[in-house]
Amino acid sequence: MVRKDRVPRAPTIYDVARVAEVSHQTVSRYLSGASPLRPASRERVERAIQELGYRPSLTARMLARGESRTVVALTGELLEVGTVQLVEGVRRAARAAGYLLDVMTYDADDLERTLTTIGRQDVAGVLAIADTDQLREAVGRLSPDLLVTVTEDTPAAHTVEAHHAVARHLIELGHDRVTYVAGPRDWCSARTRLRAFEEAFTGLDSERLFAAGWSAASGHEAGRRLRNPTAVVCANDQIALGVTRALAERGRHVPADVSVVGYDDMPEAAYFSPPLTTVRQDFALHGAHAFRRVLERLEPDVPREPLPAVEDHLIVRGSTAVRRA
Amino acid sequence: MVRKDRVPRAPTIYDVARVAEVSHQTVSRYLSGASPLRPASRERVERAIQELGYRPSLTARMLARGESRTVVALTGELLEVGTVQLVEGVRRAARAAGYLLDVMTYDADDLERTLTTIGRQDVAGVLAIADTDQLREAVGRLSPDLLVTVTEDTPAAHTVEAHHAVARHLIELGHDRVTYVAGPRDWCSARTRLRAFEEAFTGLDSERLFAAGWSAASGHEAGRRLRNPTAVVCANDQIALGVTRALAERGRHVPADVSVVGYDDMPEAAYFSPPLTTVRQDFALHGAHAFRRVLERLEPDVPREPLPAVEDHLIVRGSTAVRRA
DNA sequence: GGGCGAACTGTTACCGGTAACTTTCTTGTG
DNA sequence: CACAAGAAAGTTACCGGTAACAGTTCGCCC
Repeated sequence: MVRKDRVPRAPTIYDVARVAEVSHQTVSRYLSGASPLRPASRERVERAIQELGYRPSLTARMLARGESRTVVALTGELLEVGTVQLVEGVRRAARAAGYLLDVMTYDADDLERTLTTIGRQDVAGVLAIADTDQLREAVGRLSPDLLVTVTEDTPAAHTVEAHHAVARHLIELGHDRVTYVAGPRDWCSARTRLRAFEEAFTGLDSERLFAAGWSAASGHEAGRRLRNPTAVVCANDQIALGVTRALAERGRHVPADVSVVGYDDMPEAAYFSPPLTTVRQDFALHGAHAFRRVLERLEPDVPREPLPAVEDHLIVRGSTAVRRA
Repeated sequence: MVRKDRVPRAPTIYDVARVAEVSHQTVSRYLSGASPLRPASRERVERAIQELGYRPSLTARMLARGESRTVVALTGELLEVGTVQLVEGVRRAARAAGYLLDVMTYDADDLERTLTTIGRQDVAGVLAIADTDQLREAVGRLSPDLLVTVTEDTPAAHTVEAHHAVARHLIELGHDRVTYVAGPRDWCSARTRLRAFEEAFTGLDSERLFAAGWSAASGHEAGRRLRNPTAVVCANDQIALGVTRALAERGRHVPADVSVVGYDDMPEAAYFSPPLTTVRQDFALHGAHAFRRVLERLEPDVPREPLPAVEDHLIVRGSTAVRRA
C-alpha cells in the first residue's frame, strides 16, 4: 500500500507531540507559555519542534481562539506619499500590538465590492484612512462593526497651530493677498485643513480655490485659475508643485513674484526648484495614533498611556520670500 | 440559568442550517455552488443567510481546505511612489485571482523578525518586491517556500530598449559626456538598470556614479560628486530631482547647461522645474506580471495566457536640450 | 406500480489549534 | 509513611468550515 503523501504537509502540533512523546496539549502549553513544563518535557518538546521545523498555524489558532488579530486599513489609491507613510505608521503600531494589518485599497467604483470583501473576512476592526465622504457614507451601511477614521473631523489643535505659523510667516514677509488652494471638496481632511487656514488667516484678504485631487496635476489646473495673489498656501506639497508650475507658465516666478507654501513635507519637497516651504507632519505618529484609537475599541483594557502629541512644524525653505513692492 | 452570551458571536453555518431547516452541509454546498440545491431549500437557505446576516469565516474555510489564499508581498519601506504603484498592481492581480495580498514592509534591522513572522503565517507564497541583496540572502535561509522576485535579474528587453531610446535622444541633442547616476549598489533593479544603460551607451564617453538610496536626498548627494558631464541619466526621478538641485547650487542650469533624464515618470515629474524628461513605466502592469509568476508556481494548471508585454516609453519634457557649444 | 439511476441531502470525520476538566505525578506535612 | 494539595500532563470537546460517503427523494421507464 502506498502512503498517500502527495503533498508533504507541514508538521502539526500532533506531530511534535508524538516525537516529543507528550500530549499535544503539552506542546500547546509550551507554545503559549501559559503554564510551566517540567524541564525534561520542555526540552523534548523544544527538540521535537526544532527537528521537525514546526511552525504553528495561525489559521488554526485564530479559529480556536475565536478572535481575529487582523485589522483592515481601508484607503483610496495609495498615490500620495503622505498616505503611504501614514499607513506605514499604522502598520508599525499594529504589529507592535500583535495585529496584522491588511491594507485594502479601493477605486471609487469598486468601493461596494471592497466593503463586501471586508465583510467576509474575519477582521477585528476596520480603519478607514482615506476618508472621503463617499467612503464614510458607504461605510455607514457596513454591519455595525468597529470602525475608526484617521483624519480628524474637527481641526485638531496641531493643524490650526501649523496654519497660524504659516500665517505669521507670510505676514512677516509682507504678504496681504493670500489664496488657499484646498484639496478635493469631498475629503474630510481637505476641509479640515481649509478650516484651519480660514481660522488662522481671518482678517487677511484671502481667497480660496479647490483642487480636484491631491496631485500635482490638480494643483496645476487650480493654479491656472489663480487671480493675482502675493502668496499661495496649498493643501499639500504636490498641489504646491503644480501651482508653482502653473505660475511659471504665466511668467510669474516663485518666490520672486509669488510665495508658495505646501503641506506635508514630502521627501522631495526640499529638492524642488525652489525648495518648498511647507509644514512637516509626522505621518508615522499620526498613524500610530490612529491605530491606537482602533486598539482602544478592540481591547477595552488596553493601557491608556497617551501617545506623544503630534506637532506640525513649519519648515521655511526657498519658496517664500519678502513681498516685492 | 443564565445563557452565557457575553459576546454575541457571529452566526455560523450551523445557525443558518438550523434556521433554514437543512443540514449545515447543504448550506456549505449553497455557498460553494458545488452542487445544485432544490429550489425550495435554496430559497430557505438564502432567506436564512439574509436574516441572520451570516458571513462565512475565512479562517475556518482556510483551515478546512488546508490551503491558504494569502500571498505576502515583501518590500522595503514604501516611500517610493513607484514601489507603491507596483504593489498596487500586484494587489489587483492577486485579488482578481482570489488571493489576499498581505503587504509586509521591513526595516533593514528588522528583516529577520519579519521573515520569522512570515514563517509563522499560513502563506501560500511570498513575493519579494524590494529586492536587495540583503533580502535575497535572508530569504534564501527561509524554509524552501515559494518565492518570486519582481524585478528581473537580467536586463529585460524593455529596460534595455528604453535606455537605447534615451541614448538616441541624447545623442541627437549632441551630448557626448554622459554620467549615469545609479541606484544603490545592493539593489538588483539598480544594477539591472545600470547594465541596461551601459549596454545602450557603449561607445560613448560615459561615467557612472552610485547614489546611496533612491531618494532625492541621495540624488542630491551624488549630484555633488558629478564632474562635468553634458548630460546626466538617473536611475529614477527622485534622484534626477536631487541631481538637478545639486547642479543648480553649483550654478549649472538644467537644461541650458546640463540635460537630466529620470526614470519611472512619477506623477510629479511633469511638474518639476523644468519638467523632467523620463521613462514611463507601467508599474501596475509590472505588478500584474510579478503576481502572475507567483500564481504560476502556486497553481501549476493556471492558464498560461501571456500578459501584455510591458513597454517603457521615453517621455521627452523640458529637462533635456541641445548641448550648448 | 416497482425498479433504478440521478439528483439532493444528511452524517460523520477532520483541518490544527485552544479551553476546560480530569488524571497522574510530585511534593510537603503531620 | 500515609495523605492532601498543588503541579504537570492527559482527555475530550469545540472553533466553523469542507470532504467523503451514506442515505433519501424524485423522475422516468417498462
